[in-house]
Amino acid sequence: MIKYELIKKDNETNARYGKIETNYGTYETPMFMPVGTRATVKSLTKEELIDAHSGIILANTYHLWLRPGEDVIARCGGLHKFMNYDRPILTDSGGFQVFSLAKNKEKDISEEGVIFKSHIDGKKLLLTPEKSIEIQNKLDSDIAMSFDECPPASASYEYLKNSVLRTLRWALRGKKVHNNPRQALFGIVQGGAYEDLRKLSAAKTVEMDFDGYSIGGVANDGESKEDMYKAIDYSIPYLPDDKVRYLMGIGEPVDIIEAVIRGVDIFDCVLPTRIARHGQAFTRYGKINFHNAKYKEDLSPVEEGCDCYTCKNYSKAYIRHLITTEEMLGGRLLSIHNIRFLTRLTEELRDAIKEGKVLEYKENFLKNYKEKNLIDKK
RNA sequence: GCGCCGUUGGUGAAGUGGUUAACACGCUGGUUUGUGGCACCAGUAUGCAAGAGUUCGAUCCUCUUACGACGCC
Repeated sequence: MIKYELIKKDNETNARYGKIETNYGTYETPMFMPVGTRATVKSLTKEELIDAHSGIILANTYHLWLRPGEDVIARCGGLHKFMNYDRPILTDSGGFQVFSLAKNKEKDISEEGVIFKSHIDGKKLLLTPEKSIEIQNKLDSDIAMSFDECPPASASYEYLKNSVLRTLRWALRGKKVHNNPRQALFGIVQGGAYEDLRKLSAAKTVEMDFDGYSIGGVANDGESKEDMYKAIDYSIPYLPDDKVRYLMGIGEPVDIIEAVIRGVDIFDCVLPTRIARHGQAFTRYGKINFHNAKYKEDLSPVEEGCDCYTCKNYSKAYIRHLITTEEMLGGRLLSIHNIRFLTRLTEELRDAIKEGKVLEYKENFLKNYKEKNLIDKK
């Protein structure tokens, strides 16, 4: 069960402040959702997640289907009980994995579904829209995602059009077999950076009446920021005000701000945890890299003024030591900080919307935040 | 003391009488957007123990010295 309530819409932009009621409490939006692919936000405990202000987290149908299997999780009492997380969980459908895992592998997309090889044992597997929903029903997540096709950014207009139509047919098939009354089901808008395809995809998906809507296909290989913003702008006008809007796979602080301004409510992204494991941290002055020699004896926290566990207890010098020696604690501490950074960003955005100062917030943020490739990527 | 072998970057090392001295690690930067769990990309010895010689040309050949390993008395 998911119920979205729009509380305040910004006057100057499409930004909105709202609340979503779930099986595990009510949460404010905009919100960032950490990714926990294999029923774990890599290296973090439940207490650490909650301490970093995480609400909904993600888990992945594809990975949990292969290991330990949805039946195992069902017999262990469902995903929440299994992983001891008593807050909402959203499961991704596996659609993205077909795109991302099969990049260099055999895959066979047909109307029925997708045949591809398991990354664990090479076994040929068939994932269909029905199968994906069936697995998600058993996992007992709070939000299930429709099984969509997620084509690469380089795909042609013709391909994208056919892909949008197929994703619509798949969404309907998934909706028909969905039978977990506690679980919400979201539809996904595709269509690349084409206005007519996004419109078609969004309007037809909304006709099917899902519990929420997401914008997909924006975190693909080679996707430019310009195209990402276009994809959002072309989709949002067709989404209803009374349903939550989820931008899949985004991520970078600036993109979250831009997307909130365009009317998006919730986000997920692997970035905070992945870059943490690779030694990098978000700060309000931009990303910093703990491999850099200049932090060798820097006793200041990762980010001055941050209220996270890492910043309250450890110095840059110590974390750099952990990162360069590949000690596990380094990635853990930076994951905590990076998740808190993004949850704090969305908290500040909520306040800005409530005060009618979103554009002012963005301007101030950009003044401080130096993203080296911001210009290149545009 | 004699004999024999060796001395290449921060480290382990490959290598050749002739344009940019392989590779790995380390180091220094960078990348990462619905996570195939610790990945990827780039840079990093104007120099091959020191000196002298042979040669059009030497890290590679010769000699001397220094240092080190091994063997023998």
